[in-house]
Amino acid sequence: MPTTINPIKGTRDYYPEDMAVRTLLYQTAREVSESFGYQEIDGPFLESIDLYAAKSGEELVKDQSFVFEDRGGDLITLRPELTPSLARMVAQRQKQLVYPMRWWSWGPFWRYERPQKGRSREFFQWNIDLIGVDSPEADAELIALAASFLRETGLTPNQVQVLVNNRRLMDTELLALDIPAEKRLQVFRLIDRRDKMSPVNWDAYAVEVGLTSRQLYGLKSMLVDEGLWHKSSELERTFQVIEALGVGDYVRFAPHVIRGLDYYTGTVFEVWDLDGEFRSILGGGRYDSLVEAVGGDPLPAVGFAMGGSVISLVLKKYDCLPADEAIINAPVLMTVFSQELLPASFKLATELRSSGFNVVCYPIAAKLGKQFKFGDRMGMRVALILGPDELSQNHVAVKDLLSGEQQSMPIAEVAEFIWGLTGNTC
RNA sequence: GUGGAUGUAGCUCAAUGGUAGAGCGCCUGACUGUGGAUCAGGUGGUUGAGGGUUCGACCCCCUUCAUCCACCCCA
Repeated sequence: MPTTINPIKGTRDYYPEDMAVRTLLYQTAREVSESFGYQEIDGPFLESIDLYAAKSGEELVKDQSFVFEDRGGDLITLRPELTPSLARMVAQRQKQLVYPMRWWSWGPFWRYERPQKGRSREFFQWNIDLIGVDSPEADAELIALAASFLRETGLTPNQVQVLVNNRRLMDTELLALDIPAEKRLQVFRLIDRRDKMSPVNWDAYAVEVGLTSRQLYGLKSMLVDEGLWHKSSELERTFQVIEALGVGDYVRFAPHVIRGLDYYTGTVFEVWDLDGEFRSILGGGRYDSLVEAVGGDPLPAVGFAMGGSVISLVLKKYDCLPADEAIINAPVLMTVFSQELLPASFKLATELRSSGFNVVCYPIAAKLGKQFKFGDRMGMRVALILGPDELSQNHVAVKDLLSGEQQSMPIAEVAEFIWGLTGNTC
């Protein structure tokens, strides 16, 4: 094999079967987003590094971005996330946009990290945000969007769940344990790591953070209290609306979900595979200060992001992806009987395309067996044969590649016949 | 950035330091107007790359590259 240039670390090639998955995710995200009236947007893939400076001290920019100098000497980065671009788009037209505003986006992002399961350096992400309204019902809408997406892909409530918590509720509860406000973010971080550490190490970490044994005990009881959300009127309203939106079976309260990012201000949520085999599928929450932080007027917002990698793994695990055989989008194979009859085959293929079929023409007059094998391996549904016998009667032979049954019929009837076959399977 | 594994045929994997193999796939034929099944035959490799030790290296040592996993962080 001649020397090949490997793909850049952390990137991947999308072969047809991979592309089919990516397209499926995009189309599902689109359907779900649009069903709630969200509009599609996008920002540039290249941004100035300054755009991300507003979120000061961000590891995301410092260590995890692809940064390079352009020919004019400016520092350019491949966007590591959408939110700053989105915040800028809002700030630029803040006075003329219509609120509440519902935007969604799907596109590539880049982060310079060590690749591993469910994480690469180039990845696709669904972003969706409801901007300009601060209500528990808005939070519920985003949670319902996430749940609707899961349902749309075929995942069940036994396989995946949206886990919901609220940072203001946690603030109140921490204060009740006499945990001072300045320790809040540290304790949030402690909570975030609950499932990632052994109980012993976690206890040690808690002591390190400065919790007393009484506080630690209180925190532990808090984290297993599934009824804690009744203390939050916000969450009570949110959960009530989630029921009304018909996705209650996909959603539950989870006091240990807190999110790593500091900018969340209220309700937060994540989607998890219930086996815990993968990292989180999706994450989001309310962030009421972010637009202001990038130079706009204060504007409340709630949203989430879902990367394409983990959800693909989850869908594969639960057999929610189309079979390889179903990937070909041309169900009809037009075979070529002989060099002399090739034009007749191509002509019939053209007529069928005009009728709305996707038709593959075999490009040479190979042995019919070889042509059928090709159609079979490509997952095609029917093969058409135009030989001397058929042509003499103005017929065409139609072979069902699944059953193997074949029949000859007038050319004028073939379109309707194929509709009958493919219509049932698509 | 830290730590741990793994690189052998197109794919999944074998092979005490002593002639690199199997299954699947692929090609051809049995089948001159017909795929999947079966059978027969065939194609298959600079053992990731480079160096070292050895009479002899897929195997041991060093370097390097790649991939995977965990940490970190997050989608």
